[in-house]
Amino acid sequence: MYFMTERIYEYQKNILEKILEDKYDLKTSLIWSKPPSSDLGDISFPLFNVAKQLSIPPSELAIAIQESFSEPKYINKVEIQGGFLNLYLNKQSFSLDTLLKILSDAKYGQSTIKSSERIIVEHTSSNPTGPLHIGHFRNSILGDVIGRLFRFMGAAVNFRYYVNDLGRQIAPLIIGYHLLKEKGIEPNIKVDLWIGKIYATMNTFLEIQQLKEHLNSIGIKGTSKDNLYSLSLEETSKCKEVLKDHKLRGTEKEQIFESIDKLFRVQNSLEERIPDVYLELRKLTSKQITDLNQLTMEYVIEYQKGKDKELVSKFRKVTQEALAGHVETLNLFNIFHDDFDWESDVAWSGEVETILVKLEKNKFLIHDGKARLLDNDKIGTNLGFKEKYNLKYEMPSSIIVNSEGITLYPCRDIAYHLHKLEKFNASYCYNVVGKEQQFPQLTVKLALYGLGEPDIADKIEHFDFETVNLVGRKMAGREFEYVTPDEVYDLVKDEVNILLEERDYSEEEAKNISEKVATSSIKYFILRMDPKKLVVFDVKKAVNLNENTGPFLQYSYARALNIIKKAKENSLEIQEILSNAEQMNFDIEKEEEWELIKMMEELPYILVKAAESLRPDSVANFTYSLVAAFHKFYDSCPVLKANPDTLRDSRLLIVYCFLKCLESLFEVIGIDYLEKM
RNA sequence: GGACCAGUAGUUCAGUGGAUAGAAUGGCUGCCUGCGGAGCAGUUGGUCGUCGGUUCGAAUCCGAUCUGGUCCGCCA
Repeated sequence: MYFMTERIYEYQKNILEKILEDKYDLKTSLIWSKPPSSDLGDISFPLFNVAKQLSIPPSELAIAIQESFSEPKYINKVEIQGGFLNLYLNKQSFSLDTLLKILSDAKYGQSTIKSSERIIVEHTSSNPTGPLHIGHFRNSILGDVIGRLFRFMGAAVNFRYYVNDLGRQIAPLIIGYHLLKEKGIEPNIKVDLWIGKIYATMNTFLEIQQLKEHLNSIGIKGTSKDNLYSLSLEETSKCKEVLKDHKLRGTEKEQIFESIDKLFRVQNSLEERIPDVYLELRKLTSKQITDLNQLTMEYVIEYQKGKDKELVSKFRKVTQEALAGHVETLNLFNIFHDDFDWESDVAWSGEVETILVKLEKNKFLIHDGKARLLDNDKIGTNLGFKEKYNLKYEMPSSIIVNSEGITLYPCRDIAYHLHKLEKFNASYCYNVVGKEQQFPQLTVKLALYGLGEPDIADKIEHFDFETVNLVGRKMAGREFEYVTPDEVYDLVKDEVNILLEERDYSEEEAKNISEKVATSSIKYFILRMDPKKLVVFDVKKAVNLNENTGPFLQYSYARALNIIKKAKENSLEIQEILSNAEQMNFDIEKEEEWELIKMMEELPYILVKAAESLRPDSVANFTYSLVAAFHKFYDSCPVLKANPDTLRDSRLLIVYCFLKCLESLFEVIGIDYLEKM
């Protein structure tokens, strides 16, 4: 069999190259392509380039090659069209070999090309300040499928989640959470959603306080102290009135106007949408917390030190709960992490201080008062980083310690990455993180260079992707404004259940179907888009079950499987038919049949290409094309009613192989197959 | 001001140097409920943001430009 070792396309290419060498003494590398339609053959070689090298007209060269070409087993016909040499495959042997290969593989398309690699995929790593929303979820899906893809290529894959429990944004949440807890108010919804409400509320209080203090500091005293955490209408209009005549610079003044309006709007919106949490917390906070801003700072600093046991357990409890909510959502969608790394653990390890000392010693820190900046351009230029990564511009430096001497999150990130690969003895590490973090991600690598660890840095890659917006608006955790996978899941499930009512399924079956359809629907909707393109999430479209959707793929599987089932009901011995495969005749006449087989042959190479180019979406799109080819086959090539029996058997084999293809693809894109729908 | 990304049928998206740029959906026209459904066939629709360049050949590579998004010293 030719492609036990190499693909027929490559094989033919080598033959042609040999001819060129023998005949013209020319060593060259040809490229092959697929002709636009089957009428023009199955493999095509443009000869323009070679013709030019030899100074022979392309058509003349094609004729010369055609004369020397003989390959009766796999090629039926060789034709010349302009400067193209077109080969027509022998359908009989190509089909048979392809199908036998699919049959004999445990998992068709599985490979060992990455079997020497140990790969970390860090993904999701969402702030524990609320539930996962569809935007985070794009991250989860992409990370998960990249990992699955590498695993299918033979790599050992380790999925990690970095828990960002140290940010300043956490503190107000902790404060609010415990205010409610002391009052005996417990979550009445999924806990991460509950946390999301508290976070949005407390953060708004904090921002209002900061705004008021800022206004005070520039001499605008139109705000009252007794309602430090809320804005009244009179208050805002009075402030804006005074501000108009204030001698601030235009842009600064505009910014203040904007933030007054925004906070006023957010406050009212929260009050209206989540009155339970919002009103209760406003009461509690204004009564018990005299200075939220101050308390937030104290909490952050203390937690970073990690010495105050009581405070540590307060922080850990809340973040743990939020994280549990994330994990619950992820697991619902069949996404699992192997390890969780806590940012606070990194901070407490003392590694950050060591790193700062070392960077200082290596003279890569810029001083600005107490603040420290990483001299990215100096590192990039002096240590060959810019050259290696082909960066030609001057790189701005990045702040890693603020003017109060407090280390910022990039410090922890650098420390984390210094030892991250060791945790799994990894040969490579993908960080699946939104594209807005390109610069910080670059900073980490530069810092590792600056620390004399370029080998580690070179093994880290930022897999970035675009954001997900909602129709007409962005998602905003701080405003409790988002769509969660959980709620879309419920919507799709309801939709499916309505459809299933008309059918005769047991409760258990119906549950299984609606759950698997719901997850595939959402996952596929996001996965199939190019990661670099902005997704506008439209719930109505994600709920759609036809067209290019996850459920449509599942439906195709069930449809194909049904043929096999029916065959068994007609007392056909499938195993026996399959074991006779080698004797089968594939004198294919139907175009639809041929296209399907050719596409199945392509599957392993699609996967390799997807892994190499880091395009998980291409696997999804290929799956859809394959399924579309199957439906065309289904419509034009009767299987069970095919006559004679030998034709029926060969088509049964095709259907069986198609199922195996889908099983492999589903494993990679992480959707479940269903036996019936 | 600098950097990165995107711009393709009315719409949602494929297509990372090859032939007449594909699919789905929408619109229009037929057929039909025949292994499993609102299915099938046909038809309509694009100066691939714009302008240059490289090439036998460009949606694809290079340069400029427009539009949108994101980032660029104290959030993560």
